[in-house]
Amino acid sequence: MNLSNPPKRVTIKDVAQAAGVSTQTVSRVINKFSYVSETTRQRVEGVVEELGYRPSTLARSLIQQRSYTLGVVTYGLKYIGPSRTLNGIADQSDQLGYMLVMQELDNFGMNRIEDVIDSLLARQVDGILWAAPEIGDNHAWLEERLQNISVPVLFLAMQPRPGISSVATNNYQGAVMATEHLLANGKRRIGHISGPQSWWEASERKRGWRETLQKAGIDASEERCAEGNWSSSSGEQAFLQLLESFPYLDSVFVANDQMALSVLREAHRQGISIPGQLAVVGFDNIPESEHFYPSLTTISQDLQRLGEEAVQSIVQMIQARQNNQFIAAQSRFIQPTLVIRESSK
Amino acid sequence: MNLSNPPKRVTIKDVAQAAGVSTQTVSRVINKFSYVSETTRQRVEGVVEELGYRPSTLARSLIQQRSYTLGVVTYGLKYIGPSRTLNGIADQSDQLGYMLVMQELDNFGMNRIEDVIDSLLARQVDGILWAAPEIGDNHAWLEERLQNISVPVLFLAMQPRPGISSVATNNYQGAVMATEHLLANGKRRIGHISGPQSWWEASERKRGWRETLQKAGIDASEERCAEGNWSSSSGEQAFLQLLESFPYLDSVFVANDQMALSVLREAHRQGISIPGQLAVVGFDNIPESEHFYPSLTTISQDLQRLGEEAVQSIVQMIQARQNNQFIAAQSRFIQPTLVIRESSK
DNA sequence: CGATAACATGTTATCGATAACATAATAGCA
DNA sequence: TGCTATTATGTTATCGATAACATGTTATCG
Repeated sequence: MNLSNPPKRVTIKDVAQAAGVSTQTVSRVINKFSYVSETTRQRVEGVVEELGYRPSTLARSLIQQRSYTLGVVTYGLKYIGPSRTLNGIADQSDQLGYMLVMQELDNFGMNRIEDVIDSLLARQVDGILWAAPEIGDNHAWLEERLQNISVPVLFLAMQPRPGISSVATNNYQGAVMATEHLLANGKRRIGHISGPQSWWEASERKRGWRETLQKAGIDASEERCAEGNWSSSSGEQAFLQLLESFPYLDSVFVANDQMALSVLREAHRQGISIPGQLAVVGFDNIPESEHFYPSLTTISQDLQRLGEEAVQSIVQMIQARQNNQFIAAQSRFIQPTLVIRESSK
Repeated sequence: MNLSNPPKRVTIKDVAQAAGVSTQTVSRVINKFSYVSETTRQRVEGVVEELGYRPSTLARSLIQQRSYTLGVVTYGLKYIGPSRTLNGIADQSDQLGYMLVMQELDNFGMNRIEDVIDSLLARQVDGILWAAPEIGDNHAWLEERLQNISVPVLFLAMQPRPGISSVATNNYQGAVMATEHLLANGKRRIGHISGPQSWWEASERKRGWRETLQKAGIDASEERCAEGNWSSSSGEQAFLQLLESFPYLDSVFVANDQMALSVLREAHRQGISIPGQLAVVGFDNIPESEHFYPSLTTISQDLQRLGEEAVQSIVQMIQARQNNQFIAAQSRFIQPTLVIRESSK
């Protein structure tokens, strides 16, 4: 129970005064350049220690026009995917000496997007990581808005576009791997439970499934596919629907592990043996999928790494701009991997 | 491919000049107090619009000694729990007009903690939310450090301590509910798979199990308990161990859903029927638990709400301090609820 | 030994905004 | 009509730091 008034902030002036030097000299000591005599240095360092002085990042950012802060825009933190990405972002930015200012989108109203960007810019962030998924045309704004944003912006999990920097998992490639794996195991009647097609990632996964089957000369028509909304519940719905429209399927590629979980459960309930009668492959490799019953074959996307690479890229962009260099925008893809478990053996 | 130099920041001076008024008048217009004639207001607003001016939060924070920013310290973002809490924090702070500066801890070295706090304070955050779990004595620092932090600090998921504000789920109560539910279903040989006992939350859950059994005159000795580390894999280990040390168990209370998932799976593999031979109750109510096979009875803790309440509390604390009022520190508990599903029927 | 470079420190301007104070014009009222 | 209150706007100081410039002191070297 502490009734004493809160401690006052110690400023560079306090230190200067206590050490009997100018603020500039204190600044020199804490920034380690330039000439300061050994005795002065020690005296100042002593005072800094004693008073517990920490320079105000705020003031520093203001004069230097540089904040060592990244703005991060996320969406859907309550799901595991975005959080893992954020985790990678947090780790890496910490390592490179940047702090994070976070903004979570709740929906995709256009003015909300303006506000979010403006409030990040008002805080002098050095760069912006846009880690909200591409849904419908919710990235349309960037065409007109992007060029008058004064700091670099990098997009995560966005469809590559010329002139815009992005990092994304190669969803298409992952889906191809999943489908080819089923083909390799002799499956021919391969269904798909997709994510919402308005999501870029979902449509890429579906495209991977469809084109791989077409290339193999196998039917990949719409009856062989059902759409969920990523949630486990929707996965159950979609699976039931798929069983009706395509009763003879021998395997199914499910667009994420949560929905795949429901497929496993529902199959079990209906007495469909897995993988005997039905092979299942998921996507994401959530930690639990290894412990489903049976354990789930899935496509592993390393979202942690996605976040890390995003930070590395944007820091490069920031440094380039600092030095007045020009870096061409680039879109990077991260390759997912296939993790084979019991559900497809 | 945009080679033009990045747009320069528009400042209040630019606006003032373009509108032919002083910066103070511009400030008055954008802050809506005080007297400004209608014509001037419109002219200034026009220029603001035209130049796309946004005031620098940084400069404003500096002069006002107030940033409308909260510092958030998290740990374990790659897990779903912390992310859901963060989600609640983000939502609510957005609603109350605060931004978030995030710091993720990777471990618990003491100097790291100092650094984290200092860097938040250097950014003039108005308050700090400490959302990292209490493990071992990793909160020991707060005794000595807390009183010379110049802003309010609120702890999430920490054991209540006098004089310190916190918000936490009542883990003990949740465990009691879980155990009583099993008792009510006629179970008497009730085992427990706990989380790491160095975690406060884990030890509370275990205590709830133990004391409830003791009150009912039932043995709750150590052989009837095994410890995991929250992960699904560790749950499997712990379950196997428990089956050895306490072969006749008829039910088990598992300290989180991830580990409970492994119990379901392993039981299935061994031909133990659930809930017939073994009733299972988890903790957390992760979204997937409804779709486990069988669906999992569990204790639901609303982490989203936890985050929201934390923000509300700290904002109150901030406002109180602003007005030089004194609010006694308080520890709040959020009650969890029991969700009954197939695994315990 | 004097000129120049290296070292050491201080002074003033600045970042972008608001606070505090000052001033001028108009309005209302006794 | 003159005085005070209200309205409208400008000027200067300030937040906490660094940049840019200035100046004095001590080495170094031909």
